[in-house]
Amino acid sequence: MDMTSKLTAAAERLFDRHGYMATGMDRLTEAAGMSSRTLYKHAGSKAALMARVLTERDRRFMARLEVRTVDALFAALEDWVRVEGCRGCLFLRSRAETGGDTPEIAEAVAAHKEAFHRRVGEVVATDLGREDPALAEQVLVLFEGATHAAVYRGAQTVSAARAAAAILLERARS
Amino acid sequence: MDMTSKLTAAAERLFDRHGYMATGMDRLTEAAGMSSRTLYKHAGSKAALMARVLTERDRRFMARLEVRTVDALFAALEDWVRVEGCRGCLFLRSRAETGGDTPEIAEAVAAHKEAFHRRVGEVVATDLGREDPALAEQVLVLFEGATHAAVYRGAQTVSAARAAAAILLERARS
DNA sequence: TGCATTGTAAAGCGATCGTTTTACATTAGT
DNA sequence: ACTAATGTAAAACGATCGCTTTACAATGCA
Repeated sequence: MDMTSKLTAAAERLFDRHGYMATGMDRLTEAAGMSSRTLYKHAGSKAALMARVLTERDRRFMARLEVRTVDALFAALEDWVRVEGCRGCLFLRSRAETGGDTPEIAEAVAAHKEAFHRRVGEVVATDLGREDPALAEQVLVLFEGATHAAVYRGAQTVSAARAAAAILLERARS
Repeated sequence: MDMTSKLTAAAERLFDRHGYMATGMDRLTEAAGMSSRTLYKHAGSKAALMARVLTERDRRFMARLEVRTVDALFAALEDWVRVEGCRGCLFLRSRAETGGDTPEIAEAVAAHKEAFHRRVGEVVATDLGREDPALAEQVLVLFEGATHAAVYRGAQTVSAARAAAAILLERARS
């Protein structure tokens, strides 16, 4: 494993578990197992590192959402929270922590959320056989709600969202 | 307006807009219009100040949720985002920023989310005429989802959640 | 053999962090 | 008029922030 990947992985873990602002560069160097000089050669800056973490995470997350049905969308979320835990959406948290004032971070978040919104629309259209933006918005809300409610209610929120989405879809079909 | 209220109001505004960690005590003193000595006399510490902000916000928020129907629940959320804007849930954000490692903050968040969960259950029971924990969980997910999706999709997510909740409730009734 | 390349360890940069202190002004109640 | 309370302005506390620098070791390719 090359140093850049090791650094990105360590950074994602720390930023996700303790927050972006609360994670100092010294803890990053220790966790990544490299000197601060090497770290800055690969990271550029703290904000750039966070942006790379988000871009990487977007790739991993969106890869799991390559599905054809709404039900599979929530099944993918169930897998995700089983693997990654329930700490809410790192993208929204990063932007909130920086107040949207760090361009590299704000752009990575905006790109991810736009891709996510588009993907939900596609899956709904494929599953339903036609476009339905209003239903897609509801599915997106359920997805986001399951993600964030899971922080304090646990993974059961994903099952709840999954069941709710099935009802909404059934109704849209008839 | 006494100094404690002025301080709490200024703190809520800054913490909400720029984040807890990103807001320094100097910006707080400036915004609250008082010396740092007076600030610390009323705040105790930064974490205690955040905890008081959250307790205050819980009071204001929960007061709006004293309703009898699920539809009114989402109407209240519509009012809330119109007044307070769409920056996600300050409670979850505070806990995420501190990694849950600040007891005063973690406790304020847990108390709020427990009260919120209980309230949703009560409203669903009142509206439906019977307890329905599974439906209540779905309504909670829709509420939380509307709150967080609104950050990047705008207030329309609340209307979407409201419509979805109406469908789920109608189905539970028949 | 020689010379980039890539890494480490550690000191140090100026700035800012949350918090406390010192010294002094204003006001209200006995 | 005396006192206690409550405020201000500003300096200073040690710690930590993100980031850079200096000095040096190991490696791989010519």
